[in-house]
Amino acid sequence: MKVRTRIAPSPTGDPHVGTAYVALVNYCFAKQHGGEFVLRIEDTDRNRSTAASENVILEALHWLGLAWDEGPDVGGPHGPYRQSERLDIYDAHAQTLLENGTAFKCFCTPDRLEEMRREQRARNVPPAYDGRCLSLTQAEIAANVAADLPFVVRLVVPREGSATIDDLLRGPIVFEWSAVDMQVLVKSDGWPTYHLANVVDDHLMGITHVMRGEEWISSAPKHLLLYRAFGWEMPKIAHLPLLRNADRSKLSKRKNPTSILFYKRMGYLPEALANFLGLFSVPPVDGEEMMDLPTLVARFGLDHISLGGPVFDVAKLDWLNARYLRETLDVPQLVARVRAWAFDESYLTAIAGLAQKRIERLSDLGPLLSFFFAGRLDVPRAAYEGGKLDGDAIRKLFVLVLAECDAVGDWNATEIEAAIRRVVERSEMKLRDAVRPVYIAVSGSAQSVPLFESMALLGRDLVRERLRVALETVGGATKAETEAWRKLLAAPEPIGSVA
RNA sequence: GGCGCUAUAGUCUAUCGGUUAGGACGCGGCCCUUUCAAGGCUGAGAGACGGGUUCGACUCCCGUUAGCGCUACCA
Repeated sequence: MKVRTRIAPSPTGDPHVGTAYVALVNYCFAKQHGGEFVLRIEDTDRNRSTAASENVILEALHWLGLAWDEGPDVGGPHGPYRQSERLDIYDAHAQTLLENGTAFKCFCTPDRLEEMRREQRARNVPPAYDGRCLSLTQAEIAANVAADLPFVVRLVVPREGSATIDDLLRGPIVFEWSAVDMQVLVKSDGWPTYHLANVVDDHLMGITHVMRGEEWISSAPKHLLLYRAFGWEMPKIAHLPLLRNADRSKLSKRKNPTSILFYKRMGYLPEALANFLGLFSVPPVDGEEMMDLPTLVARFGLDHISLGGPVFDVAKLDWLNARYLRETLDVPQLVARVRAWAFDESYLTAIAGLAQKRIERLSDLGPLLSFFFAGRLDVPRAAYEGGKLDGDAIRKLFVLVLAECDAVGDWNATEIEAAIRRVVERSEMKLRDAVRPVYIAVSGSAQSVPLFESMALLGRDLVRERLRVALETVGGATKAETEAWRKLLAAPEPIGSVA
């Protein structure tokens, strides 16, 4: 049987380096076995999924040099490759489960579920669905449906016995069924949850090997149950370790830039990033750690994956990237890379436009615009002094602007300005006072070209990183402060300002 | 709290019962050099802890500890 693997990103945000890592593993495994690699979009979360995110994720993975044999952008015989376009398929499959008694309709309200969990927590038992609707009679179910009561479809989980997952990397993992929750498979709006869609698609798309993040281990028994319920063979499965921050927590954008786009914007070469990620699953031969994609594919081995979550060590990435820069490119090639990075016509046009009225000589351009060609800025703490805001106000400002940066939908000057104005209103600052520290954090100077346009051009990731560094520079924020300040943004609109 | 996963230097790793525990990043020193890099040489630095199994454990088993993950009508 031909090996088929997949990467199944959820288009709910920036393309994560963890996704790139998992994608690379799946790609290498498939290619090494002469198999096929599929990309599927898991957009069953209607609230968070966006087309913009999907585009950016595909683009980022392509930029890294990964190519898939089937996917939403390239088509293929098992499409559609976007779960939102396969709703009828999940519907039919949910129906099958309902009919063969491996799933049931649950009419419990969110309120009741919450109360149930609270009570379970109080009794110190693991929160899980108590199975109330499992004992509904056919008549009761029919009556509820006739009364148009909203319902979800849940998986029937055995009360006794245990499940064994054979993990390719970890060996058998045993779970007591009693500890497995009766997972929702179909939400009340009729959309499937990840669990249903994932299993149905992996089967229908002929996936032979599922290699996914470690965070899915505890869902595996539910998936096993689903394969059984459908009478399908379960693919071979492997859970990859999670990439970590320097403090060993799961890699998160609070502590590290996690977006592939950030690394692109910082000027890392895609082949260096791919190589770096590959080092977690491909052993160097004779100490040589520089390997291109075909080499990674050739030398890849599941048994080479260390299970301790590897820290994403930027210093090593820097070293590798430097080697690619100096060892794989001649000067004309370097120039071409630089052009593609930030010296293309449109970028230059945009920043020249911002600078034009502010220069007396062309030579003023360098100091004025250098921040457009930099990564982190290395602004000293003293630079933030001298404005109207005190240290605490500046920390609060940075926390809130950072939060709003994530909330901005379309990253353009208008939206960014609106976001910052929102912060200013909520924290009762003056825009003029608040904008100064942001200027310094983003451009390195309190006098510069227009801020919102600059932020738009620099891109969300770089801006976020500069703000993050700035926040650390001025003293950082505790978790409690962050939470308290963020509540300002979550609070309802002040009376009178409701649109 | 419950369940699960993991555990070699600061970091990434090699070792798959017998090695002076090897390499790389980072860090220190020296050389080269108009500076800085790059490059060469070199130094410090590791098997979490406690029990077993074995002639012999970093390696196998158990426990402890620690870290991480999951514990949603999110993925």
